[in-house]
Amino acid sequence: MLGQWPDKAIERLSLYRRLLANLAAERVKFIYSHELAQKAGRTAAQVRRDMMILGFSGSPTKGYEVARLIEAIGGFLDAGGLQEIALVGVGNLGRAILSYFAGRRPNLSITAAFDSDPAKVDRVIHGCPCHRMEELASLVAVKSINTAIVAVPAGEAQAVADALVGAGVCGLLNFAPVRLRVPGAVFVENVDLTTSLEKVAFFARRQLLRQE
Amino acid sequence: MLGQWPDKAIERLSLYRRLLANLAAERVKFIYSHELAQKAGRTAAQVRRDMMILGFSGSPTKGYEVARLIEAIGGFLDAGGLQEIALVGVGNLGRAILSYFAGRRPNLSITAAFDSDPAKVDRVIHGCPCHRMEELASLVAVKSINTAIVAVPAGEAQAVADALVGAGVCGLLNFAPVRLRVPGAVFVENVDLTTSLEKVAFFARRQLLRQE
DNA sequence: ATCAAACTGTGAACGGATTCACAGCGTGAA
DNA sequence: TTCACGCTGTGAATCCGTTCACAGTTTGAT
Ligand SMILES: NC(=O)c1ccc[n+]([C@@H]2O[C@H](COP(=O)([O-])OP(=O)(O)OC[C@H]3O[C@@H](n4cnc5c(N)ncnc54)[C@H](O)[C@@H]3O)[C@@H](O)[C@H]2O)c1
Ligand SMILES: NC(=O)c1ccc[n+]([C@@H]2O[C@H](COP(=O)([O-])OP(=O)(O)OC[C@H]3O[C@@H](n4cnc5c(N)ncnc54)[C@H](O)[C@@H]3O)[C@@H](O)[C@H]2O)c1
Repeated sequence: MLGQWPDKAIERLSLYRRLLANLAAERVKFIYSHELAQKAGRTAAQVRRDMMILGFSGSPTKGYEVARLIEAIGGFLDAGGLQEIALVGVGNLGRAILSYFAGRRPNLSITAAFDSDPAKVDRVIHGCPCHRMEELASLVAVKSINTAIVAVPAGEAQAVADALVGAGVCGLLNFAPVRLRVPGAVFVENVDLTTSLEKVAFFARRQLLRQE
Repeated sequence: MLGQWPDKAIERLSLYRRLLANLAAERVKFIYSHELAQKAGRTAAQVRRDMMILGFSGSPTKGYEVARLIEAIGGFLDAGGLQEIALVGVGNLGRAILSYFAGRRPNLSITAAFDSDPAKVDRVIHGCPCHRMEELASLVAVKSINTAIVAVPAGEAQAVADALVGAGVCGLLNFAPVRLRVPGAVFVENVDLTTSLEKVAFFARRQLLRQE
């Protein structure tokens, strides 16, 4: 089930939707695969392949209808209603994330934050209430939360992940520089900024060499 | 030159190094490919392939010598000396990044921040001086900066990228939800948290379905 | 009504990353 | 000294995402 749709394709669909939303705001009604590809930094064939995943059809002469395509991607990516997300660790990064996602997407919303620091709990941060860790299991259950963001220090991440998985969460977005050990039924996406930065630095150096 | 070493391999090497540093702290002297693989969430064969990239050899009976392997990865990934990094956009995310990377890695350091907000410039934030945008070109040149982090609002990102590239930067770590248009000689790594979160939410929902 | 043009939809080809599978090797035991 | 073991190093095979290439389609022009 996990491999049925490659996660790369899911990423592209998410990107397409954002690009299309911009186009819709500019009153663009139709778009060709090569135009969307250009904006997404992909090939036209790739875009058309991705349309196949959606089962979405365009017109050979007009291209894809922007409004309907946005809807089709939403029907594929989004849950039926609101999907609530939990955030654990309201530190520097956690707060940045809260501020960014606050009220941004209608279908995806961080509605519960948790922290072990007594100074941070029982108050609302960027519109999201911050709770004590003791409340995690019950709140996750009550709100049927299946997705959580881990933004605690590396040493705490595994314990937090265990608690989340124990509470029923089966999708984790992990910012801690650790590989979480979780049951196979749990999807983990690691955002590893140290690695990303090292990679950019590495290739930047290589580009310099090439230019010389 | 860019495709010579797949960027996936660079990411893994960066991860290996961090895992190995933890092991070294625990006084572990040698490690087998399957042990490192397990920690990194990869296969043993993959680890051995990556050792080939480094031209690094292990002993059939002891495995790889941790200290020497850390050094070998450093020799491959790191610049000769200190590689300085610039950060543009000292908002919520920019500050989190500054606090995180402050004095963390010896070879990679964010030594110049820039912001267009007069309230933020001409002071030191998390140990990093924040400058006016007007100073960007000259400081990048003086410090020989080739790598930069873009953490400004989406609408500003392209202009900022143009300024950075114009100043000679050829590696960008971009947090803005936009595809930057840059010359082919510039390496761009996009960190797209909206897409990452949508992806996790999508697979978390699928996992639920599978369990039922 | 016919045709030219430019797109879409998709089977097939491709290529690069991953995994397999095993020869070669160093070591410790007998 | 010899042997058995379990690892490394790596050519070959495999897998899977991407791209190619073209038949099919729609529309606007003549
Ligand atoms: N800030 C960044 O830009 C950045 C970059 C890369 C990685 N990271 C990683 O993200 C994580 C968070 O980074 P940060 O800069 O926000 O750190 P931080 O120290 O500012 O925040 C960590 C927060 O987690 C809370 N916490 C600690 N232990 C906890 C526990 N057991 N349960 C619940 N909450 C707990 C703390 O009270 C604090 O509020 C770290 O793992 C860090 O390595 C951050
Ligand atoms: N905060 C997050 O967790 C998060 C998540 C995903 C994406 N992002 C993206 O990262 C970027 C920054 O997010 P943020 O939350 O820090 O936003 P923010 O509004 O808090 O900070 C933006 C900073 O950029 C500065 N700035 C604006 N225009 C500039 C310009 N032309 N030149 C230089 N500086 C300029 C502002 O003064 C401000 O300090 C945005 O593109 C956002 O979409 C942030």
